[in-house]
Amino acid sequence: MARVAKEKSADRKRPLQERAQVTLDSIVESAERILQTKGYASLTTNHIAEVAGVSIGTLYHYFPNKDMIVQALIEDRVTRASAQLRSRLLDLMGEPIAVMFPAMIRELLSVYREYEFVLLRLPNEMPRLEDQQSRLTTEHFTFSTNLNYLKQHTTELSVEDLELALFLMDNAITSNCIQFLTRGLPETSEASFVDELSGMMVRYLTK
Amino acid sequence: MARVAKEKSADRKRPLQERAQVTLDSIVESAERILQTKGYASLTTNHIAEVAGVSIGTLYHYFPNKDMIVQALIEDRVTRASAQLRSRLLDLMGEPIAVMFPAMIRELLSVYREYEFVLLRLPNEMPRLEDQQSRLTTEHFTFSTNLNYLKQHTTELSVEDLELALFLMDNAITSNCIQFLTRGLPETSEASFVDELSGMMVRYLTK
Amino acid sequence: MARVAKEKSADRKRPLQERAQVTLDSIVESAERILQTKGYASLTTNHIAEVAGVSIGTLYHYFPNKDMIVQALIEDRVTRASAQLRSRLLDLMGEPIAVMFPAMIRELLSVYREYEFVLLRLPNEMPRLEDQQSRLTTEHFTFSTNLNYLKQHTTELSVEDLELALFLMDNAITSNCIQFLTRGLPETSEASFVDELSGMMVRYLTK
Amino acid sequence: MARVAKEKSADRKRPLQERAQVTLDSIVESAERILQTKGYASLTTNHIAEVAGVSIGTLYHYFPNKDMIVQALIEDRVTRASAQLRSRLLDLMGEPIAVMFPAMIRELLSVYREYEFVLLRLPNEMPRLEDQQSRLTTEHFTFSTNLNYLKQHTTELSVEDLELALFLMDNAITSNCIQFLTRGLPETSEASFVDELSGMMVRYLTK
DNA sequence: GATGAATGAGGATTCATTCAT
DNA sequence: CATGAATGAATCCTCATTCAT
Repeated sequence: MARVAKEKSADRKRPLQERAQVTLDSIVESAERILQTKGYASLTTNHIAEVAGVSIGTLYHYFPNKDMIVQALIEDRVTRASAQLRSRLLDLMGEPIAVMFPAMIRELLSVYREYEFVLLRLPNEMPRLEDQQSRLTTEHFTFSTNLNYLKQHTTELSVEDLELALFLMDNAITSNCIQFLTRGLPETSEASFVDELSGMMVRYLTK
Repeated sequence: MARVAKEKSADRKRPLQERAQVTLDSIVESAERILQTKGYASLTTNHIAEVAGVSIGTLYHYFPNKDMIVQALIEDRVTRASAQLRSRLLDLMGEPIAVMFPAMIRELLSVYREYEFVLLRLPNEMPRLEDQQSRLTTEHFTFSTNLNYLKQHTTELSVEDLELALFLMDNAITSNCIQFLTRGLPETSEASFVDELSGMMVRYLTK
Repeated sequence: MARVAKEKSADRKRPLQERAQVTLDSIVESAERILQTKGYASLTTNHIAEVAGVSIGTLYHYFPNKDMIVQALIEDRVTRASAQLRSRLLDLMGEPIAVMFPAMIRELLSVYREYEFVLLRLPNEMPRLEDQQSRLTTEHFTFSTNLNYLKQHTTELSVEDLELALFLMDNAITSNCIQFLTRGLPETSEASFVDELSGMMVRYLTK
Repeated sequence: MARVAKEKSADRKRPLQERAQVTLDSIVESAERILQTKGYASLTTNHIAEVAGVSIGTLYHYFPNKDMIVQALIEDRVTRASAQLRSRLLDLMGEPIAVMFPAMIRELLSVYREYEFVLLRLPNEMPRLEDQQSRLTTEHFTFSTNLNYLKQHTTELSVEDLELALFLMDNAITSNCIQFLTRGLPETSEASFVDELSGMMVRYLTK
């Protein structure tokens, strides 16, 4: 798990003892476990501490308050998910548009599935901390990557405002993937879904 | 305010006297006012009762618990919004696709704006009660209407699975409208947004 | 059901309409039904009124408060039980002691069984109203009856203080019957129980 | 005060620090004091906390809910009473039946008097929590002790089923003692009461 | 570094009872 | 006689956070 609670640890002795990192991780993981099994309403600091096997006092040594624990959880998972997705997308940068889009959607579905809880379920059962950490972040992970990609294919494109196009596609793709995974489409296979959605994007984008 | 909390109020009394309906409405409206000004976290039953000018006992005479008040609010507004949108769409049923889609998106933006708080802001600051009342319901209000519309234009269409196509378009349109209204697109006018989004849909849909 | 809520009805028109008596009974019976099925904690005036099919307003026409409803229930059942028991005991007044006691215990068990709920269960789950209406009353129903009976058999008796003897026997008999019915004695038949208990009494009483 | 709420407190913390035990005791004692002076109906958690000189939060640190406080009180007192009685009875094990019974009844009266409130008054003014802690437990404390005692005197006894005999005597003795202390017998001294009640038992038991 | 006892403001909910219609 | 809307004091309980040890 990535380093969290930075402000606190920054001004403390550099080598965050391994023990400390272990404690820190176990707190965040306990929070995740409780969130998954009992829901946000049951997430209390005392409960987290108990599951993590530390005292509340200790918990408050590592985190200034409850929200920061959840934020640490989300940040960590979103960071991982983004990194994973970005690295996979890089492998596709050389592919033509008609190959890139279906592949990208497949990867997105795959990442959403892997981090389903934090990315898809959690946002639904908790009041937003600030502005949609998870969705926002994961939503636009593709943006910068794709902007570069599209710029390389300018000649093939029929759209003029690339930024607007990316905005529209980002929203269309992510919301459809989320809905597909969350509500499902009884009669439709994943293959059909990917084909049709990427078809929509490619037709929109190309001449 | 329209009659609300009817089926649900099996546990609580249904308004039999005129006085009752007035009280009931004022409770729901107070909840909405508090939600708008102070946010979900400040929505307490005592506060609602106070603003509504009734006793806390009266509040519980009409609603079994706090959640049901919010649910009544959402249901009422979503019902109104849907009805409004549906009636406007009916006027467009005779139009060709290239006219229908931009018009529809404009209407959707307009309805979202009118019911902005309950439809767009509220879902972001409260934990979901059961299934996403607002989004889900507003998301698919267009579905049945549009399915009929599209069936009349089958010959012009390039898509085969109409249900899948509607699923994709519903998500693409609603999520883009919501994001457009919520986050905005600094450089883009509403007209451009509507053009581009409807362009995406029409290109996808037609031969 | 016997007339209850006397104070109220005394100064009202004499002929308590049948309708009124029906309403009154249905209130008391509703209370009993709720008590049996949901327990004392669930006995609310609104609930009673609802089950009885009358408004709370009406309920408060017949009873000054909730306790009086329960009291009416208990009084009615205890009155019936006592009357029933007394009439059965009268038939035994001519019998010798060795016949009287077993017979009396059998009758007591039978009456307790018939009015089990109000006489045995109810006292256990509700705070006492005044001093143990039910137990007290049923406990001493035998007293006066038996005092007369014993006086007729003075010559056979070995006890001197008849009142004390009756006190001891009353308690011994009623508590044993209640415990026998309530907790049971796995290995013991009712016949053995009656034999042994009356044996204890008879031996104590006679020379 | 003896350690209480130990097994039960799985949900709540067990006192690890000395401070904790003191707090715990003061909560239970406050509950007892309120119960004695104001009655069960006035026993509120806030009141208990106030009298105990702790915050309401602390109270809930030690007990999961109000009932458990009362249960802890009852359990503690019943445990003490039983232990006390048992130890006194052991001193009588060598005595003949005609000495044992009056002595035992005297001891029982004495213990009942010492713990009068929890053992005699409290059960009458509160709804039962689960199964009658107090009565049941105190009722049968004598059972095992006495069974052994009687087995040593088999040759003197006229009864065959010892278990049944003990059941009958337990109920007869405890109910009479409770009634004697609770309702009283105006004309009768304790000595006469004890004599007569033990007389009943001895006559029943011996040849 | 760690502990866990203590805090207490605050919130949801209940229910006997009244009274205007 | 009947209705049922309205009352509101009162109660139980939660939980993030602090701080003395």
